[in-house]
Amino acid sequence: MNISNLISDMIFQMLEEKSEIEFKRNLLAESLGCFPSQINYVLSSRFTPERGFIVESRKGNGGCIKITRISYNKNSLLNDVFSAVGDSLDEGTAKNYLINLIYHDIVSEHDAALILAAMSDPVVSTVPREYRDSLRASMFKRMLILSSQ
Amino acid sequence: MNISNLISDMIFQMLEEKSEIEFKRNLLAESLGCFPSQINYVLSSRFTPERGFIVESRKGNGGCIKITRISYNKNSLLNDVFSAVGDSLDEGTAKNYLINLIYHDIVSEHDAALILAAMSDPVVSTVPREYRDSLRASMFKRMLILSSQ
DNA sequence: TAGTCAAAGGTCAAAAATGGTCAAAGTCAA
DNA sequence: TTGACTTTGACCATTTTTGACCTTTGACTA
Repeated sequence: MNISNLISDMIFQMLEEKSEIEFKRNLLAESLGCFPSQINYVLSSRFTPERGFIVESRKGNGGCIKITRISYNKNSLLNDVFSAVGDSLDEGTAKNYLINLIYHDIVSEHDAALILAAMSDPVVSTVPREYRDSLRASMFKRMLILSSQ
Repeated sequence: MNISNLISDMIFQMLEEKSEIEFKRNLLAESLGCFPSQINYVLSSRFTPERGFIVESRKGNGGCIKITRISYNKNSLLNDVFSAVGDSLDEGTAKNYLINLIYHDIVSEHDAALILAAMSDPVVSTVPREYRDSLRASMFKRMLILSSQ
């Protein structure tokens, strides 16, 4: 068993009791005997939006890491969409996903409009072409997970 | 919980009753067991115009600090925010505007969460630094139009 | 009236307390 | 042997806390 699995087990265990936990990165690292940055590795490899987690953090004195587990139980459509999106998404495809999600009552029309606005051309054109589709993908997933609640 | 949050909680509490309060910096600091200058830190980091506060003070004998919560009507606040945002926006400032917009019932908490999600670091980090703030600005304005309807 | 002084509040930079990033090196299974 | 995953560690960014030093104002005194 590698350390990363230990770390993620530890975090999963904390999340069994509450769907939202907060901890100090350095303390957790110390209690598990690993480097602090390994916590980040575990978070980015296992506590992703695709798997139903939101990770937020605050730096500075009083800083901490907060993980929220999303209830992911609507149906498998959301999962399918997440895995289909991957790391790249164009506006047309996003629109199609959203139509489908609205149809299945997983996303409201209002939220879908907001998501589309964020991904719309005038916005995304702010950055050079090569970044646009990956930007859309990460925006889409991050927003979708919130609005599917 | 750090001391700065205690201080701002204390001030918010005072502001619940009246939209304009006055206090002595040194007395407040003493009653909370902090350095007087930490009050200034809290004021400048949390009671900003973006969040809808005006802070004034008088030095010298009989001096004090006065905080006023600005009351806006919907259109003037939206206008102010739009023109203030301009072409560049960082995450902290965006958060401040949203806090004020929520307070004035112009944006729902749900929508604010969506907007913040779209502007959050994991998303915006997809593109190189130099594009991030302009991207945030255009996303913010575009989404705000929709959610303030 | 002018000058002095104590009583406010202000500024700013250094230090402390967090967390983040990224690339090099290591491991391991196919 | 190669490619994916993990571990390390140097260096970075953000937020808060401290504290020395500065400015303003009103009251009192000469």
